[in-house]
Amino acid sequence: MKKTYSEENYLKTIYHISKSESKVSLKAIADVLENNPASVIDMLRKLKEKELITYDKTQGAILTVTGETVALDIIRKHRLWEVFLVEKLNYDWHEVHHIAEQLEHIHDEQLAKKLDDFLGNPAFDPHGDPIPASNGQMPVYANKRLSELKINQAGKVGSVRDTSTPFLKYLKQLNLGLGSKIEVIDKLDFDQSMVIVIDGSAPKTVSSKMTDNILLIID
Amino acid sequence: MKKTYSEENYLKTIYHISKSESKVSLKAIADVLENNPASVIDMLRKLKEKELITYDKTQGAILTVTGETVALDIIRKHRLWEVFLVEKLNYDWHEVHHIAEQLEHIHDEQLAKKLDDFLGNPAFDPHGDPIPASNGQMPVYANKRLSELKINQAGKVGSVRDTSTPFLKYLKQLNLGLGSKIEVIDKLDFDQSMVIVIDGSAPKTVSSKMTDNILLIID
DNA sequence: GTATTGAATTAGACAAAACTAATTACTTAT
DNA sequence: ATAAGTAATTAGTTTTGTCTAATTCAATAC
Ligand SMILES: [Mn+2]
Ligand SMILES: [Mn+2]
Ligand SMILES: [Mn+2]
Ligand SMILES: [Mn+2]
Repeated sequence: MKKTYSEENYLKTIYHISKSESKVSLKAIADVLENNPASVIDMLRKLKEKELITYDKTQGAILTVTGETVALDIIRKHRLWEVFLVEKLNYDWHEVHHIAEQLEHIHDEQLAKKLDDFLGNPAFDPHGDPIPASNGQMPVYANKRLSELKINQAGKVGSVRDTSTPFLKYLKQLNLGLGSKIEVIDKLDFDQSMVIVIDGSAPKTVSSKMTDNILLIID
Repeated sequence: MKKTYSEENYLKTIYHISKSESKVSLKAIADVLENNPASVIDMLRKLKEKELITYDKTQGAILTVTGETVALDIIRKHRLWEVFLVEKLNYDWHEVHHIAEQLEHIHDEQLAKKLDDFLGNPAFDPHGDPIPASNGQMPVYANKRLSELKINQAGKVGSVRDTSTPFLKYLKQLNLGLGSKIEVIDKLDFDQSMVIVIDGSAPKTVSSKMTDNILLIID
Protein backbone atom coordinates (compact mmCIF):
# COMPACT_ATOMS: atom_id res chain seq x y z
CA MET A 1 0.00 0.00 0.00
CA LYS A 2 1.19 3.51 -0.84
CA LYS A 3 2.07 5.66 2.17
CA THR A 4 1.25 9.34 2.38
CA TYR A 5 3.85 12.05 2.69
CA SER A 6 2.77 12.57 6.26
CA GLU A 7 2.79 8.92 7.30
CA GLU A 8 6.29 8.61 5.94
CA ASN A 9 7.47 11.59 7.95
CA TYR A 10 6.03 10.14 11.14
CA LEU A 11 7.68 6.75 10.60
CA LYS A 12 11.00 8.37 9.87
CA THR A 13 10.74 10.55 12.96
CA ILE A 14 9.86 7.60 15.18
CA TYR A 15 12.87 5.76 13.85
CA HIS A 16 15.20 8.66 14.57
CA ILE A 17 13.90 9.24 18.07
CA SER A 18 14.16 5.54 18.90
CA LYS A 19 17.89 5.70 18.21
CA SER A 20 18.52 8.26 20.93
CA GLU A 21 15.75 7.71 23.45
CA SER A 22 14.67 4.54 25.19
CA LYS A 23 11.00 5.43 24.72
CA VAL A 24 9.41 7.25 21.80
CA SER A 25 6.88 9.41 23.58
CA LEU A 26 4.04 11.27 21.95
CA LYS A 27 5.54 14.50 23.21
CA ALA A 28 8.91 13.78 21.60
CA ILE A 29 7.28 13.18 18.22
CA ALA A 30 5.19 16.31 18.56
CA ASP A 31 8.33 18.32 19.32
CA VAL A 32 10.33 17.03 16.39
CA LEU A 33 7.54 17.43 13.85
CA GLU A 34 6.38 20.68 15.41
CA ASN A 35 2.86 19.32 15.46
CA ASN A 36 0.28 19.50 18.20
CA PRO A 37 0.09 16.42 20.47
CA ALA A 38 -3.57 16.07 19.53
CA SER A 39 -2.59 15.73 15.87
CA VAL A 40 0.14 13.28 16.74
CA ILE A 41 -2.09 10.91 18.66
CA ASP A 42 -4.50 10.77 15.73
CA MET A 43 -1.71 9.78 13.40
CA LEU A 44 -0.27 7.25 15.82
CA ARG A 45 -3.63 5.53 15.97
CA LYS A 46 -3.77 5.48 12.20
CA LEU A 47 -0.29 3.97 11.94
CA LYS A 48 -1.21 1.42 14.59
CA GLU A 49 -4.34 0.54 12.63
CA LYS A 50 -2.16 -0.10 9.59
CA GLU A 51 0.22 -2.19 11.71
CA LEU A 52 3.19 0.04 11.00
CA ILE A 53 3.72 0.72 14.72
CA THR A 54 2.55 -0.38 18.12
CA TYR A 55 1.61 2.35 20.54
CA ASP A 56 0.51 2.78 24.08
CA LYS A 57 1.09 5.43 26.66
CA THR A 58 3.67 3.49 28.68
CA GLN A 59 5.63 1.82 25.88
CA GLY A 60 5.44 4.78 23.53
CA ALA A 61 5.59 4.20 19.77
CA ILE A 62 7.52 1.22 18.43
CA LEU A 63 7.99 0.47 14.73
CA THR A 64 6.87 -2.93 13.52
CA VAL A 65 9.12 -4.74 11.06
CA THR A 66 7.09 -3.29 8.18
CA GLY A 67 7.20 0.16 9.74
CA GLU A 68 10.95 0.06 10.12
CA THR A 69 11.33 -1.05 6.52
CA VAL A 70 9.38 1.98 5.37
CA ALA A 71 11.33 4.31 7.67
CA LEU A 72 14.68 3.04 6.45
CA ASP A 73 13.60 3.33 2.86
CA ILE A 74 12.72 6.98 3.38
CA ILE A 75 15.98 7.65 5.21
CA ARG A 76 17.88 5.94 2.42
CA LYS A 77 16.22 8.13 -0.18
CA HIS A 78 16.73 11.24 1.91
CA ARG A 79 20.46 10.63 2.24
CA LEU A 80 20.97 9.62 -1.37
CA TRP A 81 19.27 12.79 -2.55
CA GLU A 82 21.45 14.81 -0.19
CA VAL A 83 24.53 13.30 -1.79
CA PHE A 84 23.14 14.15 -5.21
CA LEU A 85 22.44 17.75 -4.27
CA VAL A 86 25.90 18.30 -2.79
CA GLU A 87 28.01 16.24 -5.17
CA LYS A 88 26.24 16.91 -8.44
CA LEU A 89 24.39 20.17 -8.03
CA ASN A 90 27.02 21.89 -5.87
CA TYR A 91 24.81 22.76 -2.97
CA ASP A 92 26.45 23.44 0.38
CA TRP A 93 25.80 20.76 2.97
CA HIS A 94 23.70 23.07 5.11
CA GLU A 95 21.32 23.87 2.25
CA VAL A 96 20.19 20.41 1.29
CA HIS A 97 18.12 19.20 4.19
CA HIS A 98 14.84 20.88 3.33
CA ILE A 99 15.06 19.81 -0.30
CA ALA A 100 15.81 16.18 0.62
CA GLU A 101 12.86 16.43 2.99
CA GLN A 102 10.69 16.76 -0.12
CA LEU A 103 12.62 14.47 -2.46
CA GLU A 104 12.54 11.56 -0.02
CA HIS A 105 8.82 11.18 -0.78
CA ILE A 106 9.12 10.63 -4.52
CA HIS A 107 7.70 7.22 -5.27
CA ASP A 108 9.17 4.94 -7.89
CA GLU A 109 10.22 1.30 -7.80
CA GLN A 110 13.55 1.79 -9.48
CA LEU A 111 14.51 5.30 -8.45
CA ALA A 112 16.60 4.71 -5.31
CA LYS A 113 18.59 1.96 -6.98
CA LYS A 114 19.28 4.00 -10.09
CA LEU A 115 20.20 7.07 -8.09
CA ASP A 116 22.46 5.00 -5.84
CA ASP A 117 24.30 3.59 -8.87
CA PHE A 118 24.57 6.99 -10.49
CA LEU A 119 26.19 8.37 -7.33
CA GLY A 120 28.63 5.47 -7.14
CA ASN A 121 26.95 3.72 -4.17
CA PRO A 122 28.04 6.18 -1.50
CA ALA A 123 28.26 4.90 2.09
CA PHE A 124 27.65 8.26 3.77
CA ASP A 125 25.56 11.34 3.20
CA PRO A 126 27.14 14.82 3.22
CA HIS A 127 26.62 15.07 6.98
CA GLY A 128 28.52 11.83 7.60
CA ASP A 129 25.42 9.75 8.28
CA PRO A 130 25.46 6.21 6.91
CA ILE A 131 23.13 5.38 4.02
CA PRO A 132 21.00 2.29 4.66
CA ALA A 133 21.38 -0.50 2.11
CA SER A 134 18.47 -1.31 -0.19
CA ASN A 135 17.70 -4.39 1.92
CA GLY A 136 17.23 -2.08 4.90
CA GLN A 137 20.50 -2.83 6.67
CA MET A 138 21.75 0.25 8.46
CA PRO A 139 25.54 0.19 8.88
CA VAL A 140 26.72 1.07 12.37
CA TYR A 141 29.88 2.95 13.13
CA ALA A 142 31.30 3.30 16.61
CA ASN A 143 31.66 7.05 16.87
CA LYS A 144 32.21 9.08 19.99
CA ARG A 145 30.82 12.48 20.81
CA LEU A 146 33.40 15.23 21.00
CA SER A 147 31.96 16.05 24.41
CA GLU A 148 33.09 12.65 25.72
CA LEU A 149 36.76 13.23 24.91
CA LYS A 150 39.25 14.06 27.65
CA ILE A 151 41.99 16.66 27.48
CA ASN A 152 44.70 15.77 24.93
CA GLN A 153 42.57 13.20 23.12
CA ALA A 154 41.95 13.66 19.41
CA GLY A 155 39.74 12.34 16.61
CA LYS A 156 38.47 12.93 13.09
CA VAL A 157 34.98 14.32 12.44
CA GLY A 158 32.80 11.43 11.25
CA SER A 159 29.35 12.97 11.35
CA VAL A 160 27.15 15.63 12.93
CA ARG A 161 24.05 14.96 15.01
CA ASP A 162 22.42 18.30 14.38
CA THR A 163 21.86 19.15 10.73
CA SER A 164 20.09 22.47 11.19
CA THR A 165 21.21 25.32 8.99
CA PRO A 166 22.46 27.49 11.91
CA PHE A 167 24.63 24.67 13.22
CA LEU A 168 26.11 23.80 9.84
CA LYS A 169 26.78 27.45 9.13
CA TYR A 170 28.56 27.73 12.45
CA LEU A 171 30.74 24.73 11.56
CA LYS A 172 31.58 26.27 8.22
CA GLN A 173 32.63 29.43 9.99
CA LEU A 174 34.87 27.36 12.27
CA ASN A 175 36.36 25.77 9.14
CA LEU A 176 35.21 22.42 10.41
CA GLY A 177 33.91 19.71 8.08
CA LEU A 178 33.77 15.93 7.74
CA GLY A 179 37.30 14.58 8.13
CA SER A 180 38.63 17.56 10.10
CA LYS A 181 41.05 16.58 12.85
CA ILE A 182 40.10 17.82 16.31
CA GLU A 183 42.37 17.90 19.37
CA VAL A 184 41.06 18.73 22.82
CA ILE A 185 43.35 21.28 24.49
CA ASP A 186 41.25 22.07 27.51
CA LYS A 187 37.87 21.31 29.04
CA LEU A 188 36.29 23.68 31.53
CA ASP A 189 34.69 21.99 34.49
CA PHE A 190 31.96 24.47 35.19
CA ASP A 191 30.11 24.45 31.84
CA GLN A 192 31.83 21.62 29.96
CA SER A 193 32.95 23.98 27.21
CA MET A 194 36.12 22.97 25.39
CA VAL A 195 39.16 24.57 23.85
CA ILE A 196 39.93 22.68 20.64
CA VAL A 197 42.34 22.81 17.75
CA ILE A 198 40.85 22.14 14.33
CA ASP A 199 43.26 20.86 11.68
CA GLY A 200 46.19 22.47 13.49
CA SER A 201 44.85 26.03 13.41
CA ALA A 202 44.52 28.46 16.34
CA PRO A 203 42.67 27.07 19.40
CA LYS A 204 38.99 27.92 19.69
CA THR A 205 36.50 27.68 22.53
CA VAL A 206 33.25 25.82 21.85
CA SER A 207 30.18 25.17 24.02
CA SER A 208 28.97 21.79 25.27
CA LYS A 209 25.96 22.16 23.00
CA MET A 210 28.40 22.19 20.11
CA THR A 211 30.58 19.30 21.32
CA ASP A 212 27.53 17.16 21.96
CA ASN A 213 26.62 17.32 18.30
CA ILE A 214 29.93 16.33 16.75
CA LEU A 215 30.68 12.63 16.32
CA LEU A 216 34.32 11.62 16.00
CA ILE A 217 36.16 8.62 14.66
CA ILE A 218 38.87 7.85 17.20
CA ASP A 219 42.17 6.65 15.81
CA MET B 1 2.85 32.65 -2.07
CA LYS B 2 3.54 28.95 -2.17
CA LYS B 3 1.28 26.93 -4.49
CA THR B 4 -0.03 23.53 -3.61
CA TYR B 5 0.74 20.39 -5.56
CA SER B 6 -2.81 20.43 -6.84
CA GLU B 7 -2.93 24.08 -7.85
CA GLU B 8 0.26 23.59 -9.82
CA ASN B 9 -1.21 20.62 -11.67
CA TYR B 10 -4.29 22.60 -12.61
CA LEU B 11 -2.27 25.56 -13.91
CA LYS B 12 -0.04 23.28 -15.93
CA THR B 13 -3.04 21.46 -17.39
CA ILE B 14 -4.77 24.70 -18.33
CA TYR B 15 -1.60 25.82 -20.08
CA HIS B 16 -1.33 22.61 -22.07
CA ILE B 17 -4.97 22.57 -23.12
CA SER B 18 -4.78 26.21 -24.18
CA LYS B 19 -2.08 25.29 -26.69
CA SER B 20 -4.33 22.90 -28.59
CA GLU B 21 -7.86 24.18 -28.00
CA SER B 22 -9.27 27.65 -28.53
CA LYS B 23 -11.21 27.43 -25.28
CA VAL B 24 -10.17 25.70 -22.06
CA SER B 25 -13.47 24.24 -20.94
CA LEU B 26 -14.19 22.83 -17.52
CA LYS B 27 -14.93 19.50 -19.16
CA ALA B 28 -11.55 19.40 -20.89
CA ILE B 29 -9.72 20.01 -17.61
CA ALA B 30 -11.79 17.39 -15.85
CA ASP B 31 -10.95 14.89 -18.58
CA VAL B 32 -7.20 15.51 -18.51
CA LEU B 33 -6.92 15.42 -14.72
CA GLU B 34 -9.45 12.63 -14.43
CA ASN B 35 -11.29 14.66 -11.82
CA ASN B 36 -14.99 15.23 -11.41
CA PRO B 37 -16.32 18.47 -12.97
CA ALA B 38 -17.62 19.44 -9.55
CA SER B 39 -14.11 19.28 -8.14
CA VAL B 40 -12.75 21.20 -11.08
CA ILE B 41 -15.13 24.10 -10.74
CA ASP B 42 -14.20 24.45 -7.07
CA MET B 43 -10.54 24.66 -7.95
CA LEU B 44 -11.14 27.08 -10.82
CA ARG B 45 -12.89 29.42 -8.43
CA LYS B 46 -10.01 29.17 -6.04
CA LEU B 47 -7.47 29.93 -8.77
CA LYS B 48 -9.64 32.84 -9.91
CA GLU B 49 -9.76 34.14 -6.33
CA LYS B 50 -5.96 34.07 -6.25
CA GLU B 51 -5.85 35.84 -9.63
CA LEU B 52 -3.98 33.02 -11.31
CA ILE B 53 -6.71 32.57 -13.92
CA THR B 54 -9.88 34.18 -15.19
CA TYR B 55 -12.84 31.91 -15.68
CA ASP B 56 -16.36 31.99 -16.92
CA LYS B 57 -18.54 29.51 -18.69
CA THR B 58 -18.25 31.07 -22.12
CA GLN B 59 -14.59 32.09 -22.13
CA GLY B 60 -13.40 29.04 -20.24
CA ALA B 61 -10.25 29.24 -18.12
CA ILE B 62 -7.51 31.68 -19.12
CA LEU B 63 -4.20 32.00 -17.31
CA THR B 64 -3.25 35.44 -16.03
CA VAL B 65 0.33 36.55 -16.48
CA THR B 66 1.14 35.29 -12.98
CA GLY B 67 -0.66 32.02 -13.65
CA GLU B 68 1.25 31.45 -16.85
CA THR B 69 4.54 32.13 -15.07
CA VAL B 70 3.74 29.45 -12.53
CA ALA B 71 2.64 27.00 -15.23
CA LEU B 72 5.80 27.51 -17.26
CA ASP B 73 7.94 27.10 -14.17
CA ILE B 74 6.34 23.74 -13.45
CA ILE B 75 6.69 22.65 -17.06
CA ARG B 76 10.31 23.71 -17.03
CA LYS B 77 11.00 21.63 -13.93
CA HIS B 78 9.05 18.68 -15.31
CA ARG B 79 11.09 18.61 -18.49
CA LEU B 80 14.44 19.19 -16.80
CA TRP B 81 13.78 16.29 -14.43
CA GLU B 82 12.82 14.13 -17.40
CA VAL B 83 16.17 14.89 -19.00
CA PHE B 84 17.89 13.99 -15.74
CA LEU B 85 16.06 10.69 -15.44
CA VAL B 86 16.82 9.64 -19.00
CA GLU B 87 20.33 11.05 -19.41
CA LYS B 88 21.74 10.43 -15.96
CA LEU B 89 19.73 7.61 -14.46
CA ASN B 90 19.24 5.66 -17.68
CA TYR B 91 15.49 5.47 -17.63
CA ASP B 92 13.69 4.82 -20.88
CA TRP B 93 11.77 7.81 -22.20
CA HIS B 94 8.42 6.13 -21.66
CA GLU B 95 9.10 5.51 -17.95
CA VAL B 96 9.86 9.02 -16.80
CA HIS B 97 6.60 10.85 -17.04
CA HIS B 98 5.02 9.75 -13.78
CA ILE B 99 8.22 10.42 -11.84
CA ALA B 100 8.61 13.90 -13.32
CA GLU B 101 4.96 14.43 -12.42
CA GLN B 102 6.08 14.24 -8.79
CA LEU B 103 9.49 15.90 -9.11
CA GLU B 104 8.05 18.99 -10.79
CA HIS B 105 6.53 19.98 -7.44
CA ILE B 106 9.76 20.12 -5.44
CA HIS B 107 10.17 23.66 -4.20
CA ASP B 108 13.52 25.37 -3.96
CA GLU B 109 14.74 28.73 -5.18
CA GLN B 110 17.94 27.48 -6.75
CA LEU B 111 17.04 23.97 -7.80
CA ALA B 112 15.88 24.44 -11.40
CA LYS B 113 18.88 26.61 -12.21
CA LYS B 114 21.38 24.20 -10.68
CA LEU B 115 19.75 21.21 -12.35
CA ASP B 116 19.69 23.02 -15.67
CA ASP B 117 23.41 23.79 -15.42
CA PHE B 118 24.24 20.26 -14.33
CA LEU B 119 22.42 18.90 -17.38
CA GLY B 120 24.24 21.30 -19.70
CA ASN B 121 21.24 23.58 -20.34
CA PRO B 122 19.32 21.22 -22.60
CA ALA B 123 16.86 22.76 -25.07
CA PHE B 124 14.56 19.74 -25.30
CA ASP B 125 13.22 17.05 -23.02
CA PRO B 126 13.47 13.37 -23.96
CA HIS B 127 10.16 13.57 -25.82
CA GLY B 128 11.39 16.45 -27.97
CA ASP B 129 9.42 19.11 -26.15
CA PRO B 130 11.18 22.43 -25.68
CA ILE B 131 12.25 23.42 -22.16
CA PRO B 132 11.05 26.90 -21.18
CA ALA B 133 13.82 29.32 -20.18
CA SER B 134 14.06 30.46 -16.57
CA ASN B 135 12.50 33.79 -17.55
CA GLY B 136 9.45 31.89 -18.77
CA GLN B 137 10.13 32.19 -22.48
CA MET B 138 8.87 29.09 -24.27
CA PRO B 139 10.82 28.51 -27.49
CA VAL B 140 8.63 27.80 -30.47
CA TYR B 141 9.59 25.48 -33.28
CA ALA B 142 7.64 25.19 -36.51
CA ASN B 143 6.94 21.47 -36.61
CA LYS B 144 4.44 19.67 -38.77
CA ARG B 145 2.34 16.68 -37.87
CA LEU B 146 3.18 13.53 -39.77
CA SER B 147 -0.51 13.33 -40.68
CA GLU B 148 -0.20 16.55 -42.66
CA LEU B 149 2.48 15.23 -44.99
CA LYS B 150 1.66 14.22 -48.54
CA ILE B 151 2.91 11.14 -50.34
CA ASN B 152 6.67 11.26 -50.97
CA GLN B 153 7.33 13.98 -48.45
CA ALA B 154 9.78 13.30 -45.63
CA GLY B 155 10.92 14.73 -42.30
CA LYS B 156 12.81 14.05 -39.10
CA VAL B 157 10.99 13.28 -35.85
CA GLY B 158 11.20 16.39 -33.66
CA SER B 159 8.77 15.55 -30.87
CA VAL B 160 5.73 13.53 -29.89
CA ARG B 161 2.39 14.96 -28.81
CA ASP B 162 1.29 11.92 -26.82
CA THR B 163 3.67 10.84 -24.09
CA SER B 164 1.64 7.98 -22.68
CA THR B 165 3.47 4.76 -21.96
CA PRO B 166 1.52 2.70 -24.53
CA PHE B 167 2.30 5.17 -27.29
CA LEU B 168 5.99 5.41 -26.45
CA LYS B 169 6.25 1.65 -26.22
CA TYR B 170 4.64 1.37 -29.63
CA LEU B 171 7.19 3.81 -31.06
CA LYS B 172 10.01 1.83 -29.53
CA GLN B 173 8.65 -1.28 -31.16
CA LEU B 174 8.57 0.54 -34.48
CA ASN B 175 12.20 1.52 -33.89
CA LEU B 176 11.16 5.13 -34.06
CA GLY B 177 12.77 7.79 -31.84
CA LEU B 178 13.65 11.48 -31.88
CA GLY B 179 15.71 12.16 -34.99
CA SER B 180 14.37 9.21 -36.97
CA LYS B 181 13.83 9.97 -40.64
CA ILE B 182 10.32 9.27 -41.92
CA GLU B 183 9.24 9.07 -45.56
CA VAL B 184 5.62 8.85 -46.59
CA ILE B 185 5.16 6.09 -49.17
CA ASP B 186 1.40 5.99 -49.29
CA LYS B 187 -1.64 7.53 -47.66
CA LEU B 188 -5.01 5.75 -47.70
CA ASP B 189 -7.94 8.00 -48.44
CA PHE B 190 -10.60 6.18 -46.49
CA ASP B 191 -9.03 6.19 -42.99
CA GLN B 192 -6.02 8.44 -43.46
CA SER B 193 -3.63 5.67 -42.44
CA MET B 194 -0.14 5.88 -43.91
CA VAL B 195 2.55 3.60 -45.20
CA ILE B 196 5.88 4.99 -44.02
CA VAL B 197 9.55 4.13 -44.10
CA ILE B 198 11.49 4.72 -40.89
CA ASP B 199 15.24 5.25 -41.30
CA GLY B 200 15.25 3.31 -44.53
CA SER B 201 13.80 0.11 -43.11
CA ALA B 202 10.86 -1.94 -44.41
CA PRO B 203 7.63 0.06 -44.98
CA LYS B 204 5.05 -0.06 -42.23
CA THR B 205 1.41 0.94 -42.02
CA VAL B 206 0.38 3.29 -39.23
CA SER B 207 -2.99 4.72 -38.21
CA SER B 208 -4.03 8.37 -38.32
CA LYS B 209 -4.10 8.35 -34.54
CA MET B 210 -0.41 7.58 -34.68
CA THR B 211 0.49 10.08 -37.40
CA ASP B 212 -1.42 12.82 -35.58
CA ASN B 213 0.89 12.49 -32.62
CA ILE B 214 4.25 12.68 -34.36
CA LEU B 215 5.75 16.12 -35.01
CA LEU B 216 8.32 16.40 -37.75
CA ILE B 217 11.05 18.84 -38.63
CA ILE B 218 10.82 19.32 -42.40
CA ASP B 219 14.10 19.73 -44.21
C1' DG C 1 -40.48 24.98 -31.11
C1' DT C 2 -39.99 21.10 -28.36
C1' DA C 3 -37.08 17.03 -27.06
C1' DT C 4 -32.74 15.26 -26.17
C1' DT C 5 -28.23 15.53 -24.89
C1' DG C 6 -24.12 17.26 -22.89
C1' DA C 7 -21.83 20.93 -20.02
C1' DA C 8 -21.83 23.66 -16.08
C1' DT C 9 -23.28 24.35 -11.59
C1' DT C 10 -25.07 23.63 -6.86
C1' DA C 11 -25.62 21.23 -2.51
C1' DG C 12 -24.10 18.17 0.58
C1' DA C 13 -20.71 14.61 2.12
C1' DC C 14 -16.17 12.77 3.13
C1' DA C 15 -11.20 11.73 4.10
C1' DA C 16 -6.75 13.49 5.47
C1' DA C 17 -4.21 16.11 8.35
C1' DA C 18 -3.86 19.64 10.88
C1' DC C 19 -5.70 22.86 14.82
C1' DT C 20 -7.70 24.76 19.83
C1' DA C 21 -9.51 24.12 24.20
C1' DA C 22 -10.82 21.27 27.82
C1' DT C 23 -10.06 17.10 30.48
C1' DT C 24 -7.76 13.21 32.52
C1' DA C 25 -3.71 10.75 34.08
C1' DC C 26 0.88 10.61 35.85
C1' DT C 27 5.01 12.39 38.16
C1' DT C 28 7.37 15.13 41.01
C1' DA C 29 8.41 18.45 44.66
C1' DT C 30 7.12 20.22 48.90
C1' DA D 1 -0.60 13.62 51.05
C1' DT D 2 -1.34 17.36 48.44
C1' DA D 3 -0.37 20.61 44.95
C1' DA D 4 1.75 21.70 40.72
C1' DG D 5 3.34 20.62 36.52
C1' DT D 6 3.79 17.79 32.45
C1' DA D 7 1.95 14.26 29.30
C1' DA D 8 -1.79 12.03 27.13
C1' DT D 9 -6.27 12.14 25.58
C1' DT D 10 -10.88 13.71 24.01
C1' DA D 11 -14.14 16.60 21.57
C1' DG D 12 -15.07 19.62 18.29
C1' DT D 13 -13.22 22.61 14.18
C1' DT D 14 -10.87 23.82 10.01
C1' DT D 15 -8.70 23.54 5.43
C1' DT D 16 -7.81 21.23 1.23
C1' DG D 17 -9.21 18.57 -2.25
C1' DT D 18 -11.94 15.26 -3.61
C1' DC D 19 -16.64 12.86 -4.46
C1' DT D 20 -22.05 11.82 -5.72
C1' DA D 21 -26.43 13.23 -6.95
C1' DA D 22 -29.51 16.59 -8.41
C1' DT D 23 -30.31 20.70 -11.10
C1' DT D 24 -29.85 24.31 -14.48
C1' DC D 25 -28.22 25.95 -18.78
C1' DA D 26 -27.20 25.69 -23.69
C1' DA D 27 -26.77 23.67 -27.95
C1' DT D 28 -28.38 20.78 -31.47
C1' DA D 29 -31.87 17.55 -33.73
C1' DC D 30 -35.89 16.76 -35.52
MN1 LIG E 1 9.82 14.61 4.62
MN1 LIG F 1 21.80 14.23 6.15
MN1 LIG G 1 2.23 16.91 -11.17
MN1 LIG H 1 8.13 15.21 -21.60
